[in-house]
Amino acid sequence: MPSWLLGQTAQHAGRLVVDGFSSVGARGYHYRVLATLEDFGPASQATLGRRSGIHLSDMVATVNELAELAFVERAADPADRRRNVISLTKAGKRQLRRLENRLAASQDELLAPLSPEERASLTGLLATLLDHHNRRAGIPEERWR
Amino acid sequence: MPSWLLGQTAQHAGRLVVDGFSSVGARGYHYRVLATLEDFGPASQATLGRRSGIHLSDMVATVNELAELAFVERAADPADRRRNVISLTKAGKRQLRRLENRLAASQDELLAPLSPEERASLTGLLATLLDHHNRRAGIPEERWR
DNA sequence: AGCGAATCGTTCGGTCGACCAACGATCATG
DNA sequence: CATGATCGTTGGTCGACCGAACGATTCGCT
Repeated sequence: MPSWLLGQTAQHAGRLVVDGFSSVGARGYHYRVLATLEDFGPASQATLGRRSGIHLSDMVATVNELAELAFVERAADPADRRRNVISLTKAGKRQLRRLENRLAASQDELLAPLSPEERASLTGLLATLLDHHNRRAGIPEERWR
Repeated sequence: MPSWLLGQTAQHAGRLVVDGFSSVGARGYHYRVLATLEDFGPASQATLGRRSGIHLSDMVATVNELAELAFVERAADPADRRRNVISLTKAGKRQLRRLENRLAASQDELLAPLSPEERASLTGLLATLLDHHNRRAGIPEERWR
């Protein structure tokens, strides 16, 4: 029963990752937003949400928290007064490095019992699944703004 | 980044499974308790919790709900008056069958893009991971009661 | 130019899974 | 018998996810 396996494994993985993040005072949404910002550059909150898969309403709180910590900057978009342009600060980049380190550590712990070939195989299979389900869920290849 | 992949894939999987369950008016804990009951037989709530990985306090509500629906029976244990002995009813077994069907359907949808060999490979890798982390998290080996 | 539709940010609320603290009742062991 | 453990229960926290509603703004079409 792969669903059970996937679920249980994901629970372990999630616990590892969450613990790693919380040891730096962050949570999952923080990493996802910071990483998305670095990968795609500054963007509006709605666009950020689409790219990272975070609900618009949750994005508000997340950006509030990150801005409070000065990891992110919220500026009015002169070209569209509905929009806030969110951008990564120096401190935000440093935090992102910290979170990536934690993530790598969690990763090593999670995949400890697997050989390099097995790790590659697992990654490939998961990527196939993810690609398929992202595609059918309509992720529009985001390059907007 | 396997953690990201695992997490995202698990999210898709979780959505599929949860949607499947909720279409029969159930949630994850219901399936886990019913399945554990069938696999191990009647048991106290605490034992059920250990076997299914559900917190004792959450078990209360879950058993309440299942008993309300007559999927499960709560009887006082004559040998230990602290305990409730929970057992599966006929209707509970039928519900379990329904949930298993939904689960199988979710499974098919999840693994659609994978060949049979790939499915086996994925299952094996996940089982390895799960086994390892279960082991290191303390194996109860539950056969009590 | 103007009007209706769509988008953006925001607030509120709700579900679900996981977990913790406390408490009375009961049992087990010294 | 006293002390400590276990069981069921209540009530609360937290994070991730989702939906409804609303004012402000912009877009698209005629």
